[in-house]
Amino acid sequence: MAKDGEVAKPESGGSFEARTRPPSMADVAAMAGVSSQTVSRVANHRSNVDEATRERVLAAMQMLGYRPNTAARALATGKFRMLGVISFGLNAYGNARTLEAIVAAAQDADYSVNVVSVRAQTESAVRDAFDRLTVQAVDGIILIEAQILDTPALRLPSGLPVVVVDGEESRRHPGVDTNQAEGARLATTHLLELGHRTVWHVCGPQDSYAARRRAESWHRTLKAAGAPVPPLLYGDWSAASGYAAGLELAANPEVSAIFAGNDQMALGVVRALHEAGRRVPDEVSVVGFDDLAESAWFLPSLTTIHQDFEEVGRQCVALLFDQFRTGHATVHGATPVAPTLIVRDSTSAPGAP
Amino acid sequence: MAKDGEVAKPESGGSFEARTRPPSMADVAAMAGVSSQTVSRVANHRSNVDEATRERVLAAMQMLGYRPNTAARALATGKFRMLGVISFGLNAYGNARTLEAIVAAAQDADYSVNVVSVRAQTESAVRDAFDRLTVQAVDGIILIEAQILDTPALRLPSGLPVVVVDGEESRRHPGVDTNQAEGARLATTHLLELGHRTVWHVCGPQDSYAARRRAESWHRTLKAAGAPVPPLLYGDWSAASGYAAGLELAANPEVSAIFAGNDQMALGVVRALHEAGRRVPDEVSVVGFDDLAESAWFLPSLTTIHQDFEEVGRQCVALLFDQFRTGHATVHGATPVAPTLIVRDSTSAPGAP
DNA sequence: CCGACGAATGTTTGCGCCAACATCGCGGCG
DNA sequence: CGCCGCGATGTTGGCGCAAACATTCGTCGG
Repeated sequence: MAKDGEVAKPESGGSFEARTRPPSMADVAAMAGVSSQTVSRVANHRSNVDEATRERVLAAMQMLGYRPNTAARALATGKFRMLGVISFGLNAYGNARTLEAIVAAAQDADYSVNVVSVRAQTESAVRDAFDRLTVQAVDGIILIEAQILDTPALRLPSGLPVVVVDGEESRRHPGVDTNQAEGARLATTHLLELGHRTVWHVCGPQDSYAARRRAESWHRTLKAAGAPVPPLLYGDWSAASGYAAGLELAANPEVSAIFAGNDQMALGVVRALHEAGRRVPDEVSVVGFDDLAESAWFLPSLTTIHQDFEEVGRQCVALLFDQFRTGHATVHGATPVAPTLIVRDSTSAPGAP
Repeated sequence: MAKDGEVAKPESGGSFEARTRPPSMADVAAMAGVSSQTVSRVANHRSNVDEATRERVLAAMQMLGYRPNTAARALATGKFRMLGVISFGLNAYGNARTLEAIVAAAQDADYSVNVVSVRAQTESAVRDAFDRLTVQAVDGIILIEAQILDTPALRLPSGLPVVVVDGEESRRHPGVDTNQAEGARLATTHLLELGHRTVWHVCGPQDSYAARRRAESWHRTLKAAGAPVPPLLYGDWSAASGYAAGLELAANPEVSAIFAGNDQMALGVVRALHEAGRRVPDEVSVVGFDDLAESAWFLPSLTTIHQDFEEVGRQCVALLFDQFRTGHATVHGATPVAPTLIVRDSTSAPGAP
């Protein structure tokens, strides 16, 4: 009983079958009365199509709601119009900002962005990420904050164009990065010029390229100014680690100026100083790095080094496109992006009121 | 001169030609001495392949460095193993966290994530974003923080599965969201229970679904407790707008407890109170919403509502996968994710020391 | 007035993969 | 003892598109 009647719908069911599959070029071609190749030409904005024909095809596309099939196009051309981004934690403020800029720049050029996030900065994790972006699914790869590339052995699969942000300025790949040295110099000089005898530094994690660069430049700047170089303190970028370092520094009456490796650590430092009863900036001045959106509203508002993440993202994409065009890396080493000093309320001359 | 000698390499040059194109299934098949279909079965982890054969094929893959071509696979199957995420600003803390969780969950299921960022929350911008994710390039779409979906007219192209985060709990699409009402209730109740006569609210932008929900719940909670309902103040999520609202509130001596729509605005409020000489929490208590990584280190550390963005991201992906499996949306309305109250130093009983 | 040229358009082919079906060989069961 | 069924493997075809080549037709110069 249950099986009689209209059990099986006729599979050549006529007008309904179009619903199943999205329209293809062939459908558009049929409706416009042209060959599918002409549809292809219209879809790709080729010039050699008669204006009248083009409009007919466009009308047909519109009517059918035609969208080109990316996979088929990629298969035929070997290009994907897709960028891969490998990032170590999207939460980190700078990474998120950079990613957003990359996405924006890619979109402007009609590229999509495939994001892969890597938890551990081990070589195998990075290699996995590359595998994920399966050699053939993206046209190029941007690596954000990849300290691990230092390891001599990381052999990146195949000849895919790669750009490295905020990583070791590898001899192997073009890179883009905020000019860390310049930022650290600006911060240190600012404090020295206010009249502080020297500047203490709370550095980021030891395996961080950016942290190393900042610390080196801080060191050089002090030397150049003839200021004593106090011992380095290490944090891990977190406010908690800044707080820990801050407690140490607060206990030392000689400390009057601190350059923290980033704004979060600066926040922790300020808090520790506050709890120890040392007023900022009257007794101790603090400078951060990054210029978080919130830093202007901290108590006191934070003097810091502003990074232009938008520019970094744009440069990344531009560098990648260069490689697409020329077929190889034309630039090696890092393209620097200039940071700027933002003076707010957390710094002042020593011994102020 | 320059052109003689080995000008043209023999195009049937034997062992070198493999360099040109990445190896395909056919190459692997030839090396392993099987048909390409068997290679396909191995690549897709089918069970019906003899163990010895499988190993031979795997060895050949390894040797040739074979990687399946995503585009070809997608073309043949109609599936892309790719999720599209449309986000309105990746910088917003919650969005970045949610995105990261989505990426992680997708990766665990061997899906990639294609991110599109939308600047303006206009209907056409959203439609553009959908177009970008070209109906056929992703298997499903996650929309983060999409207030604009309220507009009755937004017709999303085609039958792609969609999940909405932090948007109007549309009747059209499944959604996931922090339980905003519960969060606001927790915040408001916390302040009332400390003994405050009532609670003032600095609300997010009017077109924000989350802001509305929080404000409604704050209102209900006050009513239910028999507390007077003071006028609402509006901000735009930024610390600057919180500061502006804070200046107003600071001028009103009746204000003793403030619930800010997010942590950034809370930061601005605290700053304004500080500048006006009203101490937090002694004279005025402040609660935020979000629990930024930094909030624990503000001065004073901020009492706030913690959101579980990881869970939101996971749920999104799960809901999307459900739709893949069943072929249609099984759940409608928003799946709520529970927030929690984090009590820190910015709140206390009124009239404390 | 004719042939060459070039713009517009059509036809063929294959990108790499997988679904569907075809084939083969082997063991179990009536 | 013969047939069936099933697991392992091979063969065919086509997904939707664009590159390369083929065709048509109008135009221009000698």
